[in-house]
Amino acid sequence: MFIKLDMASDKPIYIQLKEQIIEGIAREELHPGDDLPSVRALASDIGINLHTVNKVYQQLKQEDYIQIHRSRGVMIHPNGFRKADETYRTNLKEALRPLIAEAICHGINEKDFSELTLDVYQKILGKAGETNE
Amino acid sequence: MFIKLDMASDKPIYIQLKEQIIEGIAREELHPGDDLPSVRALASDIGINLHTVNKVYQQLKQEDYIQIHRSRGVMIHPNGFRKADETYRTNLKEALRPLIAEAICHGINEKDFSELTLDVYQKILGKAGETNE
Amino acid sequence: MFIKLDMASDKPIYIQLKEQIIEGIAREELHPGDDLPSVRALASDIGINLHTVNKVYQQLKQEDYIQIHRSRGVMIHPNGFRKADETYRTNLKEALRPLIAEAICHGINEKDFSELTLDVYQKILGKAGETNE
Amino acid sequence: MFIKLDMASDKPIYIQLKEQIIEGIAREELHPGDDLPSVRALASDIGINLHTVNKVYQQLKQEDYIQIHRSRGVMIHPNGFRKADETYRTNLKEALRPLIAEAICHGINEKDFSELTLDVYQKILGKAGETNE
DNA sequence: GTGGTCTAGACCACG
DNA sequence: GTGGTCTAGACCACG
Repeated sequence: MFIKLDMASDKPIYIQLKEQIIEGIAREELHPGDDLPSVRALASDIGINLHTVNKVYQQLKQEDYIQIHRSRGVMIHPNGFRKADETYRTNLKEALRPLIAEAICHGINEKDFSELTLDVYQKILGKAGETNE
Repeated sequence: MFIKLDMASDKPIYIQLKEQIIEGIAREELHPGDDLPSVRALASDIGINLHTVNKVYQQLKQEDYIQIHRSRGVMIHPNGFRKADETYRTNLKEALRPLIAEAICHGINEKDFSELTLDVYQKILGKAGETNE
Repeated sequence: MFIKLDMASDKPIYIQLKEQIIEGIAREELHPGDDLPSVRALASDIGINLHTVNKVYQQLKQEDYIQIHRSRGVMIHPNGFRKADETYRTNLKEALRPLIAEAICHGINEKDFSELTLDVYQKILGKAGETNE
Repeated sequence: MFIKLDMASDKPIYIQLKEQIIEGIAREELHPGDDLPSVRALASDIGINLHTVNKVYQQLKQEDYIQIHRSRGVMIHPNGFRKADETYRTNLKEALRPLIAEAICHGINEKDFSELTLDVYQKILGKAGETNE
């Protein structure tokens, strides 16, 4: 799994890192039970500060993506992930809302939008390393 | 059209305001050619800083949602809006990507996701003021 | 409201600070809607690092004790606090469990223990500044 | 008596182990004079580090829960346990204080709290192995 | 002025 | 060796 950070992006580094780990899980490059590098190792690997990595790990732990074991390091949560509940769906819809409002203004209807989301599903789930831009 | 800002949100106020104006356009409460309140009037109306409103208007102008005339004030762009081009679609897909990766981890497949987006389309386009929570 | 930290304690500073703010709320020295000092002001006041205060504020925000307003600072959550639900009670019981097991070994029965908790309720809720050790 | 450790918990393993032994004594699964496994045997049994078990035993000895004989091994202190003195009660109240402050904020009054503690007493003292989840 | 992000470096508890 | 805590200091976005 390769982490690519854009240091010039408006998007904070820790958000980029967090998103890439979650996408790594989604595309099944990271499996439940897999070890993740230690805070220090990952920080040194990708050339950022250990506290930035730690922040990401803390948030991923909070959201049940990973477990942090005292002195044994970090692993992808072995039990898989919480299935989406109604709260999750509501939050997701709120996150989609501004994207969809904007899309409507630019002439993208439901069908167009669904096709776009299909493209993204393909890109994420397609055979890793090929569709992986 | 009512602006509701959550001052305690992590989302910056100027983003909230911008999104609500764009949603107002999407749901056709604001039509091409309609006047918008002046920077001062809107800032005073909703009790926020002049600079915040100004920032929003400048960005909306930049993205061709509105026109700003020195003396005649602000109006929704009379010619309608730029249709989505390939760049637009690519950016939208990049914005959807982390949402979809997360959704996949929570067991939401393409079909589920499309249904969620349909819900949002309904909520935005449905009879305004009624389905509008 | 006075913050007293024991720098020599095993208990981390941020935990001590967090507990004292929560106790300040419990004893109604801090009311819903009250302003709290800014991260920097409080840090400087009590002579600790701003990041330590920030960590406390982030956790208190997470647990709905406070709201953090961008550039307007921090306030006690204006809507009061989440009532205890079943999850809360279960967690509280798990926290009490080792204390009670130990108490049993030292000959403290249910009645004794209830009296102890009453004392603590008194100490916290009693007229502030008097029972306030 | 079964030891269940949660390696992913924030609570250090040695604390978990210590608490469970004390609870074992409280629920009278372990009686004064009973043998405990050797450091090596217990560590190997539950798959943790020797030093961790050793640390627990040293602390339990310090607090008069157990006796450690060089050759005859480890046993629950044959004379029963120190009755709670005033110092003990004061420490216990200090430990309860943050739990109670938090409970107050969540609308749990003295009576509610006492009921919760009764539940915990029941769970610990109730017929062992049955109410023991 | 305020919180948010990021870095650098240190010491400690845990195992 | 690992994460947890704490400090010091910097720059930036927001309003």
